[in-house]
Amino acid sequence: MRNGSSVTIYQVARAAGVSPSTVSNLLNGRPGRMLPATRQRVEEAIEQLGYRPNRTARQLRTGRTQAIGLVVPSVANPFWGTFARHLEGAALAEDYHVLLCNSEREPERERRYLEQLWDDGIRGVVLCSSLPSLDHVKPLLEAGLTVVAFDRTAQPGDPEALVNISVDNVVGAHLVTQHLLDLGHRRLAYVSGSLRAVNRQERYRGYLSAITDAGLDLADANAELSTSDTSYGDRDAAELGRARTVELLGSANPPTALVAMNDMCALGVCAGVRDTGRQVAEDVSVVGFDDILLAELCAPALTTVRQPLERMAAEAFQHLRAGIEGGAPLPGRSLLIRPELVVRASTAPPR
Amino acid sequence: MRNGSSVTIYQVARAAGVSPSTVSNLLNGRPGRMLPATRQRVEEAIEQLGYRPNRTARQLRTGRTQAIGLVVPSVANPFWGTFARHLEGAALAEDYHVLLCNSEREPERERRYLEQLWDDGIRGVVLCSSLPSLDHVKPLLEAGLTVVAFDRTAQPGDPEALVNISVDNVVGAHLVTQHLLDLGHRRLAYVSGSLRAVNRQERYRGYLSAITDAGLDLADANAELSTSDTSYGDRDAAELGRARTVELLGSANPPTALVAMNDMCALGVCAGVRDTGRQVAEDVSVVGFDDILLAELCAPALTTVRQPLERMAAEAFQHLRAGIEGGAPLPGRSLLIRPELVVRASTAPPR
DNA sequence: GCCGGACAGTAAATCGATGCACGAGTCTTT
DNA sequence: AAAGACTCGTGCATCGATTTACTGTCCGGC
Repeated sequence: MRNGSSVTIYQVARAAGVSPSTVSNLLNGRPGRMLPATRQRVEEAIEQLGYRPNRTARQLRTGRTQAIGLVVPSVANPFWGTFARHLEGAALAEDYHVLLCNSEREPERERRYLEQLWDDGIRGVVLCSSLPSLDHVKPLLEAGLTVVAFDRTAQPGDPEALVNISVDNVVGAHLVTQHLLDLGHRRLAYVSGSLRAVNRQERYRGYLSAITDAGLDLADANAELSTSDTSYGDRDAAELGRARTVELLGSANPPTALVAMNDMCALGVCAGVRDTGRQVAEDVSVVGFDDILLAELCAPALTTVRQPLERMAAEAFQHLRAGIEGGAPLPGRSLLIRPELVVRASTAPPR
Repeated sequence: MRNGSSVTIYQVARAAGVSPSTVSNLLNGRPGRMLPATRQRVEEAIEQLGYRPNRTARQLRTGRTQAIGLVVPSVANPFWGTFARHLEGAALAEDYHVLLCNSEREPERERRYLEQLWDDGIRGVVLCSSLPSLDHVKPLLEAGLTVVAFDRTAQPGDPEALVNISVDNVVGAHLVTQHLLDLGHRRLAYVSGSLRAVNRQERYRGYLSAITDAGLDLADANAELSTSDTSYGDRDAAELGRARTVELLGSANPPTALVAMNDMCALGVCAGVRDTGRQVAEDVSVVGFDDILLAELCAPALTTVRQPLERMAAEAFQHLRAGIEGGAPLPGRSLLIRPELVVRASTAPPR
């Protein structure tokens, strides 16, 4: 009795006076193969003995698991934490489990995780990878893994079977930059970690396009990019924002508005602004991206771009399920969500 | 070939010219049962074929899984997100997976999760439950589940086999309240959600004891408790703090210092302070608990009590592993970590 | 020369569920 | 009346790994 209670299908069968096959048939949506009376006897036996199927055995036999993998940079980042929560909620509703994997933005770790998940029988994964290339998942995709790439738009050269779900980063960054321009700002800067990540690059593109679309010259607008090439993790996004901001504001002709690659970074930027003795909004406008929970709690509340995480998580899960239960992965497709500008108190007209 | 590559132990055996048993013996740390030459042949075959053990089959046979469960109120809360990340890190180092479960503070959901985990073959769980009673895990404990109750000190009447890991909430709250008293504050208030959760109660006790230990009368110190009995989730902790604070500061003789049950709540309290046109620190001191990442980023940076999450997560995992691999659960025990006061900018002497 | 034991390795049962292939009985059809 | 078709099932191989019980073989000791 290593396994605790462990009522098996055989015991149910004996109790109901049928064969294990019949119990299995009932359990697997083939109740038509028996008389209603038999069916009831089996159901009673199941009830009585408190039978619960052994998922491991089932998985070994069928090759299917009721679990999906979630690979995120780090769930310590509230953005990913919130996403994880929503994904898990969607999964729970269909009796699926979620295996949590923090890649810490290390490619090698990410690869290792995916393989491990595959070995564990997982056939569907939400991959939140910032890597510019997803070639390393190709073998798994070919073997039959369903992968939803989240927060990463489809790239030329991506594996075919990939499903992409992402907010439109270009539009989002455009929106928020436009907002700053509308307020009258002309000297802007963009604060970002390494631009090797696809979504970061898109956001930067949106930022630039808003400036040029407004008929401004990039040089005139004094649009700067303050980045760092070392591979910053999430926990350091804020520190990065803080350090860069102090630098930027110390320069000769400092920007009056700062666009951060995401909210965590923006919080750091705000801290940096204060470090130099200035006030956010009054002296320097700051905007973020994501609309994490804290964006509206910090002082001043952050103007940012909202990602509808719950909807996106539900969508991601449904894709996975379709891929897993359909047996074959879905044909690759791309879902681009239109983000929403959320104006709060961290932006104001320049002095 | 449903299963992709799927090299089995049999194929390895054939390639090496031995029986499957021998391969298994090698794989399970019994290399002494064969000649070094044989051993090498098997190892070469494994290498050559790229064999990787099927964890599902292994689990079915042995009853053991290389996975643990993590039940938290909500990983959207940065505190739990950070804990999850550290736990996952500790697990990864030993090749364990982490199954993520958000209870959303719903007892029924928590119970359902635990059963599901058990059915899935999980034999070790970190349970972050705020429920005053853990009676519902008793059957699982008896069946052989190893449970580490995290952020919850041992309670009289708890199941025997429980391992508790928690920060000393009483001491922590005492420390931070003491700090306020040292600064000269005499009119304090405590802001908390429902006190039914064990740790919240302890923190409140620590708060009260600091006041009486200082030789003050509770009435003199004007120590108030502002709580709400509706079951607030994490995402609302901040809103609760905000709403209560506005109320408290609107009263006749408002407190000069506010102690929040945790950092999320404290962030809300800070927002509430500003809502009433006051300044945090200058007009009203605010303290939190946990020292989440954002505590030092928000403005002003939050004075709080640090929980050494990484160390605690590592400890929790080691207990689970011992419980799982030892076959039998460990005898119940309790680990109480001494927290550390972190003084930042949200506290100052009263006006 | 025979027994006991260490050594090197294997056969086969087992974990629990699944589902194909088959079968016995009953009803239709021509 | 024989052949087909349908109903209500069941037998058994199978998923991949583990592990117990066992078989030869060789060696040393008395």
